[in-house]
This record gives sequence, structure tokens and C-alpha cells, in this order.
Amino acid sequence: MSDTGLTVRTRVAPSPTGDPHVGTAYVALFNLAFARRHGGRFVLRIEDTDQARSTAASEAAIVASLRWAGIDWDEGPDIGGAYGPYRQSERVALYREHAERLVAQGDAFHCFCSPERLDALRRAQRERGENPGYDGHCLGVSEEERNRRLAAGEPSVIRLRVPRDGACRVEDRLRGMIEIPWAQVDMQVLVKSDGFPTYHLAVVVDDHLMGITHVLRGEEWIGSLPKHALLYRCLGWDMPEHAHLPLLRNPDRSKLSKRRNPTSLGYFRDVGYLPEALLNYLGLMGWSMPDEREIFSLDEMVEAFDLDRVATGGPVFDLEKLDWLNGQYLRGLSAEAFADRVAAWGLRRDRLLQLVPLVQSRTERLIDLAPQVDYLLGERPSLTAEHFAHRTLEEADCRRVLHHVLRVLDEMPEVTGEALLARCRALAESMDLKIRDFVFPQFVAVSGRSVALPLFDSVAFLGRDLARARIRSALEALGGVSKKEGKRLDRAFEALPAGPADRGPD
RNA sequence: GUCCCCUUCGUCUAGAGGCCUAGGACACUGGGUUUUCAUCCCAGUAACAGGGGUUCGACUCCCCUAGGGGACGCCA
Repeated sequence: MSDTGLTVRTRVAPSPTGDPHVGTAYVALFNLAFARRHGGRFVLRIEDTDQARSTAASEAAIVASLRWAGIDWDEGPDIGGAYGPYRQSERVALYREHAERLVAQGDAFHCFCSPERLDALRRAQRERGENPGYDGHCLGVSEEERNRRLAAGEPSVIRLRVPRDGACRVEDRLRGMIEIPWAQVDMQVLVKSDGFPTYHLAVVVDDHLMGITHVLRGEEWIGSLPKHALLYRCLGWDMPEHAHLPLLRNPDRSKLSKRRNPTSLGYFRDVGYLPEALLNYLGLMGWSMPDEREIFSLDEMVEAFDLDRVATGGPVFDLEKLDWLNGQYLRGLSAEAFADRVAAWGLRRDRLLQLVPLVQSRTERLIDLAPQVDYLLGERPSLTAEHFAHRTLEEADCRRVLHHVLRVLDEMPEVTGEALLARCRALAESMDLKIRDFVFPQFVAVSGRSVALPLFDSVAFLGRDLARARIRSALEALGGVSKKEGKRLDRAFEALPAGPADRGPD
């Protein structure tokens, strides 16, 4: 609060491990609005402490997407600031230093347990019906032994020492006092064996060092609150005020996920939502204007923002209302502005250039161009099961193919025509299908017809998210995939020789 | 399973004990304007999860139950 006399500082801290998520923009919006409202500063910090999954490409995409959405930060990895660096991989020494201090104080300890042991431990605990958690095995390691094993280069991590009795009480700005028994809190790893910190250590150290006064983050973090509170205490720091925002939900009320819905900011851009409409819509999720106005700009939201008006129930991310809102914005544009938006969206030269290799050889008169690319520049027709009638493939086969392709799409780090072709060739072969047949349901799903421009290039042009949405909707047209069938298909996919690579995060 | 969070129309929400015969928006239905369609305008259907308290009075406060969600990783 501004009444603390301190400058309000908030941050959003995405992890660069995948496509830019609409939830990131949502949390960023609230942090931004709160900071601006109180004349404070809003910071972008990149949490790239997972060396295996973080990529520079993802970071770049996130930065670009947030900017596209209209989110602006005062400090960040791309623009610098007084509290840098703003990329956690560049702050490792800092975490190390604090971790060592915690070890010296006896608040943390080295652990030499192998992943295999921990795995077996957790399995056994679950079998016994106990809560999985570290058993304190290395708590008994003497200082001499520890130093010897460390000197010998034995792999180790640093864990937080957590009290066993009592409960941790922390005030949440939105939900009031939250009390969690310490027995529920695991002895969390703070420093991994690669020397990198985990989220829990890094977030506390950075939020403190960067002068963050208010942490507005997703509800999913409530369970980690005790660890963070304990770290603040052990390090002798004041804890920033915490407010856990509700989680955006799928229509079935589970946490919004890319497996069930479009979640990538790129999707919203490619389909043609205006960033100001998207931001407005996100502002309607769990928050309302004092006068109940539903159409408002970012500036208007900033002016009126008040944490007391944040609701705690998880809002369903409902595309229908977003569509209406986007329509309001689109219709409100001048003819000039509208034309500019259309051009910037789909008729850019670079975008058109991507189309040329697909259409040039098939074109005799320019007027014939539009019908060829209709499904690439526009929505494809809606489908029914009849669209999938095929001389050899049954509906069940089509479902199987589409489901598996969806999995492939999820797993590919980058969707290119060539990569997709290679992947689908292998998949078709291991499913004992001719590529020609394998490709049929995809043509229908993606283009709405069985004959269209080259499939894989079409998918690449549309992009992962749009393609995913169309295949999902095709699957619906085929009667939908029940939870049970989904599991069965997942298993079938995983059993295929050309099956899965690593599945990405949501 | 354990812990935690949440619960107003199908959906987003207003409501901080009497102003509530529960308001608005999307969606839906009906009507009007319009060369079709859309826009736009008007009207309508539709909710306080259930049960106990507290109180003169509960959507609003407390408790229990139910339902939903999240977390239980060398991921964030």
C-alpha cells in the first residue's frame, strides 16, 4: 500500500519454457495496474532457473507477446534497470551466497540423496498412504562427512530445514489469514545439483533484493507460502504483501490449459483479437470497475484499480464474451484504423510471402487465389462427422490420428513443415497407415476439405495454436473424445515406436 | 490420500446486515429498424450450493456438509 511510505514495486516473473501464456498476461496486467495506480514501478523478471527447459527463443517470444498485448514494464532484461540483472540465470552467485548463509545458520543442509532414492522413498510413502516428502535422511550427516563428500565432488543439493510442529500463518491480501501445518511442508530443495536455485529460493532472494513490495501471483502458489515465509524469516527480511489471484479456468473449471483450450498469446494475435480487447477482457476476470463498466482501456483500469475489488473465485475464460468485446473494439475503429489493423494482421508482405511457395505454382488467375487460401486467412467451415467419410478410414481411425497429431504438435519445440512431415511419416508407419490416408483427417480438420494446399506447410502457416484449436474442434465433430478414451489414446500413442518425446509444460 | 483455496443466473460479475420483488454484461429466445446478413434498439427466460446458528432482520457474519479447484518435483 502506498501508506507504507515505500514506493510500490511489483513484478511478473514468467519462466521461459514454452509458448507465452495468456495467464502470464493476466497476472502481469494486475501487477501493472496495481503498481501504476500507486505511482510505483512494474518489473519483468525472467525465471530461467530450469536449465533443461528454459530457452532464449521462449524468452524472446514472451517478451514480444507481452509487448504485443500492451503490457509495459519499467525494468526488465531487455531494458535494464537499477536492480538488475533481471534474468535469474545471471544471478546464480547471489542465490549461492544466500544458500550458503542459510547452511551456515543451520537453516538449510546439504543432501546427497540420489533421485532414485527419493523416487523410491516417495513411492513407498504413497503406498503406505503417507504424504510424500523428504525423510530427513541427510540431516544426520556430520559436518566432517559433509565436507569430505563435497570435496570428493559427490553430487548434492541444498535443502531447507522445515519445522515439524505447529503451523505457518501468513496473511494474504485477498483471502485473509492462511494457516498451513508445517507437517505439510516438504524440506524443499533450494539449490539443485547443477548449482542453480529452485524457484523458491530465487523468488525470495530476488523479490527482496529487487525491492518488491507486493507479490501478486497465481493461486497455485498458496501451498508454497510457508516455504517462502520461512525463507524470509531465516534471512531476516520483511515479507512483501502477498495477494494470490484466482486461476483462469477451462470451461470445465480445471486450470486453464493448452490441452483443452487456446492459451498462447500468439493464438489470440493470429486469430485477430485486438490486444486492447484482450487486455480489457482479462481485466474483467476477477475484477470489476466500481461503476460496473465493462468496456475500459488499460489507463482507465489503472486509474480505478483497487485490490479490494478483486474476486477470489476462479473465472472461466469464456471465448464468447471475448468475441463480443473484440467486436465492440473492432466496430469502434475508424475506417482508416480498421484497414490498418487488417493489413497488419493478415496482409503483411512477410506473411503473404510465406504463402507464395504454396500457391504460385497452382495459380493461373489471381482471382483464383482467395479460394485456395480461404482457410489460411480465414476460419475454416465448421465440421460434422460426414466430412470425415473415407474409403478405408473409420471414424475411430480419424479420431486416433487426430489425437496423436495433437500430441505431436504439443511436443514439437518449433512447428515447421519439414519437421511435421518427418514426424507424421514415422507416426503413420508405426500405426501401419499409408501417409496418404494418415493425412486425410488432418486435411479435413485443418482446411475443412479433403483437398487443399500442402498440409504440413498449411499447419506451419497457421501456427501451432490455431492448428491445435482446429484439430480439437474436428475431434468434437467426430463425437468428442471422452476422458476414458483420451487416456486410452494417450497410452496407445505412448506405446508407439514413433510416439512421444518429452511433453512440454502447460 | 493429506493440506489449502473457492462457491450469486449456462458464463463474467454487482452486492461490504435492511436500499434485493437480487442489478448489469455475454450467450439464448421473441420483437423492431435494415435490399439479405450483421450491426443497432426493445423485451423475456435464468442465480444467492445445502443445513444449522448469530441478529429485530441475512446474498452479506460464524459453523458444518456437499461440490469445484489447486498444491504435494533437483518444474515454475
